[in-house]
Amino acid sequence: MNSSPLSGPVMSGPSSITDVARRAGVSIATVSRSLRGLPNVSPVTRTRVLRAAAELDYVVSPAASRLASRRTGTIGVVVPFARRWFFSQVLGAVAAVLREAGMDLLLYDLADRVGREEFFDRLPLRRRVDGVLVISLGLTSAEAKVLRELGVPAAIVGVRTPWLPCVRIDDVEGSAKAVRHLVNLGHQRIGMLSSGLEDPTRSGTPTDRRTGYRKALREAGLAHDPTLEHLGAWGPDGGAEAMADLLALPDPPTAVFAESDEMAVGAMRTLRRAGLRVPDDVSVVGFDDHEIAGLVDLTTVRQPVAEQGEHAAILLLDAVANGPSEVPSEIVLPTRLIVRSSSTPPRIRTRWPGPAEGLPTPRAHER
Amino acid sequence: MNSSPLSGPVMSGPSSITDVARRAGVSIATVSRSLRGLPNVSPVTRTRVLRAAAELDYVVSPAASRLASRRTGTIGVVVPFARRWFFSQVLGAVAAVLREAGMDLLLYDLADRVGREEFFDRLPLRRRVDGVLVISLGLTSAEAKVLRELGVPAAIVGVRTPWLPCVRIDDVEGSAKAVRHLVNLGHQRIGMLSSGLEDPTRSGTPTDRRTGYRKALREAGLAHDPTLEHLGAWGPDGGAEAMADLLALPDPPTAVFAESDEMAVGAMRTLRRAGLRVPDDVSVVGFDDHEIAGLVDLTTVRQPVAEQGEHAAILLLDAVANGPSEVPSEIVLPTRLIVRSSSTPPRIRTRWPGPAEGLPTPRAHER
DNA sequence: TGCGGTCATGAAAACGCTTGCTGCATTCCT
DNA sequence: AGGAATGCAGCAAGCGTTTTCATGACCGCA
Repeated sequence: MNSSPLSGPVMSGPSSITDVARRAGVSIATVSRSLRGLPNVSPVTRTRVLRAAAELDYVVSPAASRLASRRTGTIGVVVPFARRWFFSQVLGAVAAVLREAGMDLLLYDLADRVGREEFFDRLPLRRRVDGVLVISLGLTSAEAKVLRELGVPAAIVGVRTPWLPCVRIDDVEGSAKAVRHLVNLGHQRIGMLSSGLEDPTRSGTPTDRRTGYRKALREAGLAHDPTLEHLGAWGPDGGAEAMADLLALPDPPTAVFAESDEMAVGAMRTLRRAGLRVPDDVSVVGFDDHEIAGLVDLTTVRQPVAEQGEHAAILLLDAVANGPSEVPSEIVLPTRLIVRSSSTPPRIRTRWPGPAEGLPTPRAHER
Repeated sequence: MNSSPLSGPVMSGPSSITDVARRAGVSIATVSRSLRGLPNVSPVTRTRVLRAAAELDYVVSPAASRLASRRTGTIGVVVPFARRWFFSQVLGAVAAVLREAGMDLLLYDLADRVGREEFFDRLPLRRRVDGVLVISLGLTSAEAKVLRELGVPAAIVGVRTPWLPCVRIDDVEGSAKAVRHLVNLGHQRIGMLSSGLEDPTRSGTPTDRRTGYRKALREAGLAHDPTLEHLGAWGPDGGAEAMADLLALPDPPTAVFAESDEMAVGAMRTLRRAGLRVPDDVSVVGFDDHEIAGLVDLTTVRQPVAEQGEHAAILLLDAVANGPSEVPSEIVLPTRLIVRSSSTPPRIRTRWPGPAEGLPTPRAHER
């Protein structure tokens, strides 16, 4: 139906502001003002316009509107890896705030090194957003500079960055909380599973969390034994490997603090496969309160994830609306220790069980 | 610097196509054609234009381009809940394909009932996308109709929907695989943890997976005992509750199949707290191969998650480029049983351990 | 040499809004 | 009552592209 151009002017695509103007008997300028709630329109005119628009099922053309107004009504959200738990949580929260504000959300998932390079190289955001929200991406200063040159307000979640308003947590203090908890339980040998700098997407965080670990040990008057600090790749597998390393020590720790819940869970798997029990043989504490933590009863440090996204989005929207504030704001949200059943006082150890079958060969041996 | 309007015409905002045209000594029409790789431009002219554009650091104005071309270069992606694992995985995959294709990704996270209603009510996608990708959203026919009226191609991941090209898995067959696995291990009493229809975002799936469960039982010549089929809310807590119900039966199952890994993990928690061991006392099999499955050594049915997103995106891009195909395509991707250590042959049961402390009160008692 | 054809280019008309400016009526003061 | 505000609308100039159509230049061929 209506496939022939001969069928007349009936189906002529979506109606434009001109149609509304004609129908309401006013100029298009007045329609524009009415629709956007600007002043200087009499109530009666406005209602007439609104009705006409509704009757025609009119929707403004974003393209035309943007071209004319030089505003995009869009926020670019840059995530290092949309598939990971943390980022998807933040993204969800950001999406909610932006929707509320009537802003479009243009998503950029860097995902891999090439994506990242291409992003900062070509700056695909240019001319298409009013603001940029960066989620937990450790930016090199060059990258930060490029971002600034975009010429629109920006904000960042999770990592302190020069020039950028930032919403984050205190990783040092959070880690210290976790370690203090273990100390208070009576542990003396506390290991740490940490993810070096291998993950460029969280830079800063690993270091901070390690710092918190050392700080808490120091405060407790415990010696910092470097052999108890083990690096692994990011994620469960890294945690599993690092844990295996620790187990291979002559005098393994009675408790470990993992940089992230993911690593903690990996560590728990190693322990399980080694025939060791959590927390009876080894206490484990994680960080983040990833959804998985509750499922495996992991003691952890909760950080407000969605809230960070919300705050950042609000911050950014404000900057977009009112211009960036002179001094970039910084919001630090609180963390909280969540005690579950993966941590308990150390057992008086009578005999350390020998390596059980299934225990991964410690990497140390491979070198 | 350059803050005064008196400082001359130097910093005059981003350069426009006119600037490029002037610099290259051609008309803007030629610039447009050159930049977009259209034919009918001599190689020498094209390079000249390209160089001028590069020198001026020129980027086309999407707004102007869209207005003139009546194309948006944008795909709207609708997810019911960006924060959940499955959706974030698909989203990541879709993002990658769209980026590759140079399409913008406009994200709509429905997240809650109000978001959903508002979405289908106001259709915020109107006039701003060239295509819509719906991720695992069970659409009412009214909603599907609304979508069609958007007038742009659409595709959907995960749930068969009239009129929409669809990429999905065979849930019935997948579930049957899981149950057959348990049957082959020798289990006779196999429970199922299922999430009724409480989650409007996955409609279809729960039913299909239950169907597969029954089908496999029937094929194996096992009686279908309705008391072994228990409903719970979506997610780990639902699984935990449903599992508690099953444990309260006079003759509990020796194995359970959970509709999703999330429910399976919840069930495992219930078992653990009840002092029962997986798989020694009860075998558990999940569905999805959620990242958590590997971490808790859960046997499950893997579905290709990212691949579904990729295929759907490609499908959609094709429809956008070449017009929708007459008969909406349907791609069904294969599932695969992943055997881990949560399933094992049933033990010759000498004595069923009584309810241990920590076992949640079965809901049946509460009613 | 002349003629239909192909090719590269330019002129100009959209595309559908926003917004500064202008022009009237009204209303408000003194 | 006269002039100054004030409120409401319309005019028209953009906003920066894409795309149709027209115009020559050039080519091969008879």
